[in-house]
Amino acid sequence: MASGIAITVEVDLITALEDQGLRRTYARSAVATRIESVSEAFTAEQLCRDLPEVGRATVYRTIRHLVDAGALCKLPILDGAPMYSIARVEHHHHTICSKCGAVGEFRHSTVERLMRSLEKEIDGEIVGHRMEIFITCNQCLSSTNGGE
Amino acid sequence: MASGIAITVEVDLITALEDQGLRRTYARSAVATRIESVSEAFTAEQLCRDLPEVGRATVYRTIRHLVDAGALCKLPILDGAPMYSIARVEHHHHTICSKCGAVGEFRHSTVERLMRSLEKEIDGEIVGHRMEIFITCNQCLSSTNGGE
DNA sequence: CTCATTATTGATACTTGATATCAATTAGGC
DNA sequence: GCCTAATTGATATCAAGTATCAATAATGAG
Ligand SMILES: [Zn+2]
Ligand SMILES: [Zn+2]
Ligand SMILES: [Zn+2]
Ligand SMILES: [Zn+2]
Repeated sequence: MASGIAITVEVDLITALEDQGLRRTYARSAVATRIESVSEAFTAEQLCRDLPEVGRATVYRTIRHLVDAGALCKLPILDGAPMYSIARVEHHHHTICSKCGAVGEFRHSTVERLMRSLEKEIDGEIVGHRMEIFITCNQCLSSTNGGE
Repeated sequence: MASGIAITVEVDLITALEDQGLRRTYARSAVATRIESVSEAFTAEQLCRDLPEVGRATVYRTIRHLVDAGALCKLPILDGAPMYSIARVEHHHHTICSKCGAVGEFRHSTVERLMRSLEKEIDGEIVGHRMEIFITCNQCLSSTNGGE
């Protein structure tokens, strides 16, 4: 595939579900709409709290469908429930602010090139990778500097 | 710090605990010895099963102490309990075999150099990173080829 | 060695995140 | 509108991990 081109993907979650052959229902629309409106990374439990009119099981199921469809990313969080964020770029990595938890997305061809060059160092065949960069985001930096 | 030098660290877990000001007890020795003898990555529950003579709480507590001491790495596993492996090299990343789960450790200066170069791309201040490479290990490759 | 002090242990209960069950409901095609 | 299959969600259950706290063990002083 092309090396430096970041492919931006549609972010219509309800369509992503329908493309999986799933029916458009009130519950799924509510979940999709909510995720699109928050714009930040979230946990399944947060979503349940935000949508008391939708059952927990359905919230969890819908999230799983969206991850399967590639429309959501699931981020493992040590010491806590995984977080989800909308997948805007085909292949990417995440920045996570250690202070506020804000999740960002980035893609850089150097990372991908590095993977290929690492192939000789590694004992086996590379089938994928994951990378997270922990940051203090600009917001948290400025709120620390500027005082309160 | 030096760029290409991998610092190999002592792997004496009970000493790592004592260095934290913790007492040498039967339970902690049993946990430490067991971890050293398995040599592979493991989950907390596995360790509990392997050591029925040590209470669950103590197994979990001892693992936490070892992680705090930097003697064990905690690897987040999507869809499952975290795995732990002995930290043999100061700063490193992991390879995880998608078939058998075997965990390896590697360090490559290019990865670390890349981090520094990424600093301009990232919105904020980098405070750390994590990276996992998913592989099919040589064992799994050969057992697939050889047929069974 | 003996005792007092303090750390440690582990059975139990609990919390949290997530999945299984299954009767009642809903969506979509005809 | 009617039928069928998909979906929902209350409830039960499971899994990983933590809190409690009385009983026990490790240290250190004397
Ligand atoms: Zn993502
Ligand atoms: Zn990548
Ligand atoms: Zn490690
Ligand atoms: Zn690194």
